[in-house]
Amino acid sequence: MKQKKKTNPPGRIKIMKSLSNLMSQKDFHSITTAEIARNAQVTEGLIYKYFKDKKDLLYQVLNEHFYEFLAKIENRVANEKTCIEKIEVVIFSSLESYADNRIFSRILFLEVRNSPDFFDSVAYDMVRKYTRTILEIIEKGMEKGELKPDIDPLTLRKVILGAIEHACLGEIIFGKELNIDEVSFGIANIVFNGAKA
Amino acid sequence: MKQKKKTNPPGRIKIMKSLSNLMSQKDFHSITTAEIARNAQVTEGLIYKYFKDKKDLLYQVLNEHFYEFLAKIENRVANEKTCIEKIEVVIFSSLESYADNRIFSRILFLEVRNSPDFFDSVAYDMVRKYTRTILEIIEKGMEKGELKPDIDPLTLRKVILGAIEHACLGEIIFGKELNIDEVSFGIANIVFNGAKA
DNA sequence: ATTTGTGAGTAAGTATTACTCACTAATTTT
DNA sequence: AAAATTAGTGAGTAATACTTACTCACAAAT
Repeated sequence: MKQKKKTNPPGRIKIMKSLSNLMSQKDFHSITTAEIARNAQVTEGLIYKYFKDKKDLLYQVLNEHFYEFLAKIENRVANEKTCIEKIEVVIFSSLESYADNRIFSRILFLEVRNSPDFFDSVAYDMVRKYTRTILEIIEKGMEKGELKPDIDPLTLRKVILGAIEHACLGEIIFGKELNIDEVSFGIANIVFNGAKA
Repeated sequence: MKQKKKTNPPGRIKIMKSLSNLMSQKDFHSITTAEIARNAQVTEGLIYKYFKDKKDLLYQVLNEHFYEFLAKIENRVANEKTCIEKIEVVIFSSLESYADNRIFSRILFLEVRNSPDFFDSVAYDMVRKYTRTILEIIEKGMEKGELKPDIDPLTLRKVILGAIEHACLGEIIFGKELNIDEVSFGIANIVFNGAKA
């Protein structure tokens, strides 16, 4: 086996930093490769030495962001005991993280999903890890009898993830203020106790 | 007031039909204006006589699709009496309509949302009508005491819409088969009765 | 001491794309 | 029939993602 390539040349780092900066100002689609290069003080061609294409660059930048996102949530979840508490923490932490990092959420929810190659990227591996964690919490909760036995774990996850996402979307798209405590409590209340009188 | 412009020249119609056709084969972003024109047997320039830009054309095509989508749902909802039944119908019909019309859903969920101007379009007026209908059902359900008084209607709507959307996304992105009966029942069950044992 | 090889970076392209504009042809109004 | 409006054309243009042929520094290998 060949020696592991671990060189990370300055140009490469500058390019990633450059995109990361630009993303806080405008959406990915309207950032041009020329702009990325100029901002990084590098020529355009160099981008294509280190990255397959513009999207590949994006995915690698996203991956870093998502890594921190996940670490925070998993830490907090580990501190909780019951399934219900864990899920409450997932809902709250997700909303909080997305709100703290709007640009990142924007891109995740609105920009990368329509590129099939995103789902082959390292960044999506992170997403998968996140959703699998949630599924495991649910399954364990059912085993322990904390959740009703007749519900489908996958459907429950759909409801939870969907609610989180939808709550974020309003904020991302319209810039509406989101009361995280209130909304996360509200979601958890509906999901666990139901809305029927 | 000026006379209402109601002329709908053949070229204009052909262009919209052309895009509509192409959309069933590939995603909007990878459809070129040249392709639209060729397919409509019209020159490229004509597109810009009738439509502000490529997106404007898309929104007008989407609008037509959404109109039918909404009409179906509203009809069915009108046949139900209780709030809970109405919402069940909304969930089921939405899933069904999205599944019947994948391309349309794809575009709605994945392609147009990252363009701010979508939210000023006629197509988005339709979306607004759809979500307002749901909110009204919820509010009426609370008045009648069918739903718990302590839940926030907006949050409940978030959970419902989020769940619907998330359920569709798997289908749209990964082409997973969606058992509409099962999933819509599952969602309604969680939302109304809660998941807690 | 010379050759060979390589990783970092550049400069000047190219092809594709959405969009424009000056024009003509057809149709409607006066 | 003349004028005016509407329908449609076709040849551009600017911008942009990506490519390709190249240079330079420098490290081993011969």
